[in-house]
Amino acid sequence: VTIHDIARLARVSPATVSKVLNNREGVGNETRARVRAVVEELDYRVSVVAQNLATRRSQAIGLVFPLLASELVMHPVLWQLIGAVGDVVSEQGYSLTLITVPALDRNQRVLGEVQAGRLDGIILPDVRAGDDIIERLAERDFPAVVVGSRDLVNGTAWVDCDHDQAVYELATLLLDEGHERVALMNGPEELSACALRRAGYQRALEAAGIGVREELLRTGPFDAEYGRTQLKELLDLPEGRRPTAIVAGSDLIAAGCLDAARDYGLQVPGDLALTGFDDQPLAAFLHPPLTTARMPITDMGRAAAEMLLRRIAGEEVRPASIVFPTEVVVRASSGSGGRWAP
Amino acid sequence: VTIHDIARLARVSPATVSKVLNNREGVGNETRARVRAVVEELDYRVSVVAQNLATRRSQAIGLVFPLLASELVMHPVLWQLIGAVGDVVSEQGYSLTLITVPALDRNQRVLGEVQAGRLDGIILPDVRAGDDIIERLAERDFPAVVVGSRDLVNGTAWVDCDHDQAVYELATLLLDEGHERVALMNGPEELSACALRRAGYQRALEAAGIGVREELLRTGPFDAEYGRTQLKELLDLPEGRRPTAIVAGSDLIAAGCLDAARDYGLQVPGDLALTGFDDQPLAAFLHPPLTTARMPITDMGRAAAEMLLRRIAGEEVRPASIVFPTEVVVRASSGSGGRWAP
DNA sequence: CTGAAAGCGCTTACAG
DNA sequence: CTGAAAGCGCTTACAG
Repeated sequence: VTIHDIARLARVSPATVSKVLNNREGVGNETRARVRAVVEELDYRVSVVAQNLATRRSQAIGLVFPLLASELVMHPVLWQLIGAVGDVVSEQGYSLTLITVPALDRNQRVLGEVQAGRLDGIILPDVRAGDDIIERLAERDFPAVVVGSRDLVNGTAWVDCDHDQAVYELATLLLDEGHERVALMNGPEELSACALRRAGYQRALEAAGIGVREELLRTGPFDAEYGRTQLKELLDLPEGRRPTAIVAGSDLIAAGCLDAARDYGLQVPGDLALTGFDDQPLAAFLHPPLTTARMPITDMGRAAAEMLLRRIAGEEVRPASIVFPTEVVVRASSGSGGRWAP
Repeated sequence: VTIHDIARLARVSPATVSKVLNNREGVGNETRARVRAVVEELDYRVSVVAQNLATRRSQAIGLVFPLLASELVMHPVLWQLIGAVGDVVSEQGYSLTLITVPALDRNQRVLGEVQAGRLDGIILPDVRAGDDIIERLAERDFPAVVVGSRDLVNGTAWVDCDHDQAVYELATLLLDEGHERVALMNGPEELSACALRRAGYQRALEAAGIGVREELLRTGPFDAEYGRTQLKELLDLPEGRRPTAIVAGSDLIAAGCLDAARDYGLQVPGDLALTGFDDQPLAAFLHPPLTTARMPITDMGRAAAEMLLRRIAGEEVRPASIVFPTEVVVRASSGSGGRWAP
């Protein structure tokens, strides 16, 4: 059942049916009602595919995910992003196309989908420093919004959360407990999130009048094994240089530290204080419960989607970037609050 | 740049270009090479949108997610499913459309997308007993594959994992340790997964010659709070009826139990043995590390996608259902293995 | 082996 | 206010 069937039954032209379906001006009330009735009766639905060809739109927005396991671990909250973006997008009649692709093939794949006309816009999480996908899309004037990265060369819109401030607060929590040797087990620093976290760490130390010591600054993947091995290395430092507190870049890294600390017979937070990042569902149930930071992924996803849709509609996107606050959740592992008996 | 531009530059007709692009027979080698060269030179990409209209396909398959938080919790491994499905689907040139929608609006939304011609097939996780979406799609002869549910009325294909056997093994682990009062804190039993788990539990008790006691059979949401409150109720039972071991329906439920057990001053696994389900990333780092079951989500997702694509291609799908094994991961919380000192 | 023509189901100036 | 016509960029019998 096509628009022609509706037209015939309602005794109007297809053009008129089209106007009614798209709520355009210039159709008599009586005609409009007649068309509506027929549409209703036949349970007619416009063919999005045909509509897309005629309007040169795809009514789809893309969300790109890296498929490398190591990168996925950094997104324990991925479904929240999907949910938030999907919500906004579907309210506006767009569909959400998920592009899951190994990091190395990503750019080629994305550009292919764009050229094939399959997408009207794209949301890109996990863009790393030196990645040229943003430029490539900008050349084509293709609407894009980046999530979780900033400082991109040109005017591409982005949303992020306040990694810098979150780590500043986490580190300060530890410093306020009297720790003087606080280590940072950062994630990969080519992620802008991790560069920001490092800056927050440095700012906290400076505010406390403590110099940054390179040997306490580690960087690596977001997994538990990294936490375990790095903590062992740190604990093997001579007495006066050994850290008494750790700011970990993820809850998984923190879990690895917790594990290694137990092997060394250290009490957390008594002998070693610790914070994580992400607030995974089980973080509150670690032993001790983990002080960590929670990113406002839902807000970020909604904002990104809204900015993108506005850009697609040809509106100017102001502001072109948003930084959301990140919430620090204080539990027992930092020794800075929360009653807890082992 | 369209197929007409290519045709003009290669001095052939658009029909011939189309044949070359689609690797069809009946084009001379020299002509084929000439067309290919022009395509290459202009970096031409076929418009999927136009192609879709002409072929009456959308080249997209849908994956539906419930958005209710309570249902999402049951999918700590959702991104794995996305990844697996996305992989298979994109290898075949399909795109993956994600439909995120509150459970109550799901069926209407799905049928709308189908009628709009936006999808060639659909993968449905989380179909509950009494849900009529399967019938509605079958009426339209629309390709669909269900993930994680079975016993559906008609011949719709499905993939699932062996919930029954997994819980049988978990319960047996506890029974073999000498526990006689083993409780099941099951998830919502309108999920076929949970009905199966209950069956596995009963089978284990029967094999051990122990009768099922209703008061030790609990059902509720997959969250920690449920685990906490249910464990308290169970521990308040009179001495001789109180369980000494718990099979929990998720790692989160188990985490809640762990928490409540601590409040009661009980040692796990000494005073109370415990198992979870899902093997969330942090499950190995709970205190004690959690014995749990790991679903082969990647295998399930790949299989579902492959079955769906075969069905779309008009092939018969044999077998029409697959049950994958579920792996039990033995750690300290069940008291049945793994060295661990608190 | 090659191409002209019709068609997929819409939308959009444009004329009346 | 309404409709005829052209067009979106492909594919597919069909004729030569």
